Amino acid sequence: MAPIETKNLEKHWLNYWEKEKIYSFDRNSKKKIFSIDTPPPTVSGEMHIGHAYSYSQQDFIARFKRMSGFNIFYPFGTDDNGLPTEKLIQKLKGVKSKDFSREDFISLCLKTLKEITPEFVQGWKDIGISCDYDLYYSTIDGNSRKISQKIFLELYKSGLIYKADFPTLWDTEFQTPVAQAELEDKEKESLFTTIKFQADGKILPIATTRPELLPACLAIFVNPKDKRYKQLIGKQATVPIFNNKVPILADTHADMEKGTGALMICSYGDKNDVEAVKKHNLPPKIIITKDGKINVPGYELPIKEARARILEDLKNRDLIIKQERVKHVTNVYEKSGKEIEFLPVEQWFIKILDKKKKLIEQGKKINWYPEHMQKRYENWIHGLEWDWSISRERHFGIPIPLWHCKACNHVIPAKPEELPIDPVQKEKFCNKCGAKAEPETKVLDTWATSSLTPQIASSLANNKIKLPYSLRPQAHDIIRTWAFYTIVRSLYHENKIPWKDTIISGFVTLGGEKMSKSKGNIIRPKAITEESGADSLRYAAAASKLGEDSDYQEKDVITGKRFVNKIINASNFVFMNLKHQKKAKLHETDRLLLQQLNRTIDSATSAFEEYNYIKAKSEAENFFWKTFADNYLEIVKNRVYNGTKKEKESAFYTLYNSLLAVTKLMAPITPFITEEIYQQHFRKYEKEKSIHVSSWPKKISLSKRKEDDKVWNRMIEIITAARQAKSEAKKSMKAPVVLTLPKSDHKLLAKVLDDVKSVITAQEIKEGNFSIEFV
RNA sequence: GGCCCCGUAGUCUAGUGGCAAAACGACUCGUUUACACCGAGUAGUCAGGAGUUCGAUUCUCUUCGGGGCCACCA
Repeated sequence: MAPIETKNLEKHWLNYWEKEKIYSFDRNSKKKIFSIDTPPPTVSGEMHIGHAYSYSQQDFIARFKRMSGFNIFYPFGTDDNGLPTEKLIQKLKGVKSKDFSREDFISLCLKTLKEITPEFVQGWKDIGISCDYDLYYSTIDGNSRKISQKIFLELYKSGLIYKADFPTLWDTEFQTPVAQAELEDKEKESLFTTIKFQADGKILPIATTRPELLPACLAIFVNPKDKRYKQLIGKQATVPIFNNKVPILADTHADMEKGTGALMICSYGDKNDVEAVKKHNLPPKIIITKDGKINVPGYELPIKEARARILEDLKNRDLIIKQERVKHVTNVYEKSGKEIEFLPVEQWFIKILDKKKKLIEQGKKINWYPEHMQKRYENWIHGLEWDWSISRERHFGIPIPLWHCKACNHVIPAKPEELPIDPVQKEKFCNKCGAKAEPETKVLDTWATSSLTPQIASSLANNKIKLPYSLRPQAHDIIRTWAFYTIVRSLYHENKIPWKDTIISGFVTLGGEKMSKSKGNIIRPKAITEESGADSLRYAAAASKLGEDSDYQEKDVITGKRFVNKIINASNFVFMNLKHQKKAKLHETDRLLLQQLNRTIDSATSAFEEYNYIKAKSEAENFFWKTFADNYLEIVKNRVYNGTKKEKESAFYTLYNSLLAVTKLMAPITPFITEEIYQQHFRKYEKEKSIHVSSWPKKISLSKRKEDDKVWNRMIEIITAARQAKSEAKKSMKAPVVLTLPKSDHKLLAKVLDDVKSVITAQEIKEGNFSIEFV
């Protein structure tokens, strides 16, 4: 038969599933619930191959659990709240958010999202992700806003959220505070300049990569053990150009090996400066503006230009001792790529630093797949140095729902019934002093909402889904954000872990490299599905391991395509001759085949239970391809064509049940072709309207004998030997032979010898030393 | 600097304290009553060293190589 056309077939079943609501969560069912905290992808133009793989992988599990009798709660959300969306809209519409009022920009965002989201989500449907798309949320929709604000207020009341005004991680491009989790390392080349300070009438050399911060210099640190500078401790140094005096302090933080051993403290060059200022109680001088400029007279320029000018001035005044190019690593904001600054701004935090131990304990209660991902979670917590910054100075996001009374310094939270609310849109008066209150203008960071996906999703089903969810699937790069934050919120709000299990997926790379638009090495899932079908794509995804980045292998897709073709052909053969048999007295070979099937069902099932879809797939496929197609079908052909009524009945029964089982075992991986086969051939005998809501295969009850495996294996061994002999003799597989078997084999194989004889086209089977001779 | 993962055929991956496996590729054949998007067969592999063990690809240590997370980053 010609290769099958997957495109229309897949489209057909997609429509059928949607129309018949095959994947609907049943609110009234008494079945056990398996709940999945689906990752909401960030809305962008098109689904990425990494998405295609990781969502396929979680879908294998969802489908397996559905067939295993669970009521699947598998919602679908999109994350379209916050900076990434703001950036996307700016790009799509060619506008700048800061040119809009908050209200206007939000409505532009919402309008644009409405246009682009359906097509974006279609990508998930097209590869057969079996979410209940009626359980849909967006992290910016009214319901999400309400929940996010409500929980914010609850936390605020319980004292776990606080507002503080201190130096924080600041991105000058987006002009907003950012969280520790949003930082990335970037190696860059800088000029490392040694500058002449004056102290005690002598030159005090100080090396820096940030000379533009000279006007913000507050102190000089030297190591108390450093003999070079010991006598300077307690004295003052003069800052070049600006000629102000700053104290020289002893601090072990000054590393004698680095630079000149003397270190200037400025407000603020990096995190150490922040700590130093706090520790020594130095009065900060803030010279960096929110948009990344220096505000010192004569140097009112963007940071880099100010640096150049100050270096020029230093050079002109002969204040530079030496300059060298150095490579060093700096923190940049992951979304802008710009270096992070530290600016004192008012912002909101969720307390986490004092809960590290508890958070680690929570992590231990969750089953991580693979296990070692838990270490990454712990590692992150160990390294935390800041509370979780949740406020952003942006337009598009969920507003922080409160007002400040400047007159009496009182905070007025929104009332629960007012939510969701934008405080900017509503006038409030202080309930203490009666003065007009100022609305809080900051918005919540997107993670502050997406960390509530369990609560948001549950609200779509009348809050029927309780923590912990059964499963959280996600990628490893967001352990420190999404996983971590969700665990934080679940602990604070419900004193629970958010999920029992979490499966962590890896990335898909190409030639060992991360795919990116800038490199132009993107593989589009759509291109694969159009060429080879969604089943093939999913099949390839089933070959890549949890937790590990794996290279995109076209051969896996091709193998998937081959499988699809093979199973449809095998089904065609089986049903070409088959008369349905409810029961049959089993021929010995058939009984043995079904034993092998039972074993496969066992191992595939337990592999799926452990989220090992790779093994489940290969067990099912091995049985199908090797045992069933290559051997059993060949063995049984003779009986199907020429057998007695009883022999045929046994064969039909076995063919039907083993093919049905294999089709079901593969249904989670390749849902389209298995549905096609089910509907085309099995549906008239089976009651369920889709294979995907049919029951997971159970072992067929059979009589067992001790020697079963031995008989089956010996049988295959003989068949293989015969094939080998024919191949080596360059003869046709149908070449007649005479088989000679020792007496022990005659005894062992007595009941299956007729099948052996026909499959190897033996004219007769003699007794004696093992041999295969050509006639 | 701390922690973690990985190293198996030409390629990409399974796997186990006791015969090293599949797929793709290569090579040699075959085939028309499921399938040339096919079938059969052949060749080819545990990074190096040490230890534990009757026995190590598997466990331990170590070297080398690849990757990741975190910290540092004057």
